[in-house]
Amino acid sequence: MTAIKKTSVIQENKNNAFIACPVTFVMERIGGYWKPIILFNLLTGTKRYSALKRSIPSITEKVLIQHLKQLETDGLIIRKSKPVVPPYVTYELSKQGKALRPVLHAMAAWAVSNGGKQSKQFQKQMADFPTA
Amino acid sequence: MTAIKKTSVIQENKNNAFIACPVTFVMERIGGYWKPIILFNLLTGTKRYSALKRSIPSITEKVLIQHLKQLETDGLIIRKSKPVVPPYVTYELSKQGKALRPVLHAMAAWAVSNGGKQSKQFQKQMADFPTA
DNA sequence: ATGTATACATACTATGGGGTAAGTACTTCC
DNA sequence: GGAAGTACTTACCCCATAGTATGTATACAT
Repeated sequence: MTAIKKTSVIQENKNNAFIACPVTFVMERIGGYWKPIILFNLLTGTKRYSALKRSIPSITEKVLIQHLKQLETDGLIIRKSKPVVPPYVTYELSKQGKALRPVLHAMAAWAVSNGGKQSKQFQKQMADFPTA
Repeated sequence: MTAIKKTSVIQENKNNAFIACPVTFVMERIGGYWKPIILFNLLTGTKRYSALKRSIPSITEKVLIQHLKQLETDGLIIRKSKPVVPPYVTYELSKQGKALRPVLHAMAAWAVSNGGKQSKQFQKQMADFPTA
């Protein structure tokens, strides 16, 4: 019987921080490079899987699905599928997901003010920030 | 004459837009498991290196230093050292770092509302959230 | 002389997030 | 009848981040 590693210090630390720190709690849910981008795209409303994929060309399908599943199990988005022949699946923000808007907005605002050379670029993006 | 644009400029621009995503920009700076915690600890004011270490017992020195350096080069914190014999080094938030307060606060607020079982715990933490 | 405190540095290892590539099932379009 | 679209799945690999362990310089206290 080979001993299986049950304790990973990384996981332990994650857990501790996660329990104690609300910011870490949020990071766990929206952290990584893709999740904020996905959420950002869903702020504008319900979208089909294929539409999301087209909106974010450089993400791979595997990673997109992966994050969508994660976001779904975290209760941030809602998946709806119609049992039709060319599959028809849509994703939309849940109530909790929608509640992230001010968080994302605060981050974007900070980027505009503190983005250095990129500030102007960010400002343009902000113009498209869905406010409702 | 070389062919100039075969690919849709719109798509290209979209792509660039995502590369230049303001939220991603912020994530780059405050992402990871430790950075938000470090920043959180510095929100209460200037601290010595050793004080930080004691505040975050489970972080290793290597990782703490690593992030402090990164935060410093990103202009979020300021390092000050006195050339005395037992070294005396303090870290404090820069102006940009302080500007992160609303971001961290928005995240914490979301955690309180959407933390499920942990909401109460987070609420306690929020009581300690430095508001000034 | 030995230990302690401070603020790091460095070499090595391991975990996991994300990327690459290819496959699947089903149907409509040309 | 072969290509194309749709929403995935699966197997494999890479590398950045984080953890372990140990070393360094200095001065004071015991």
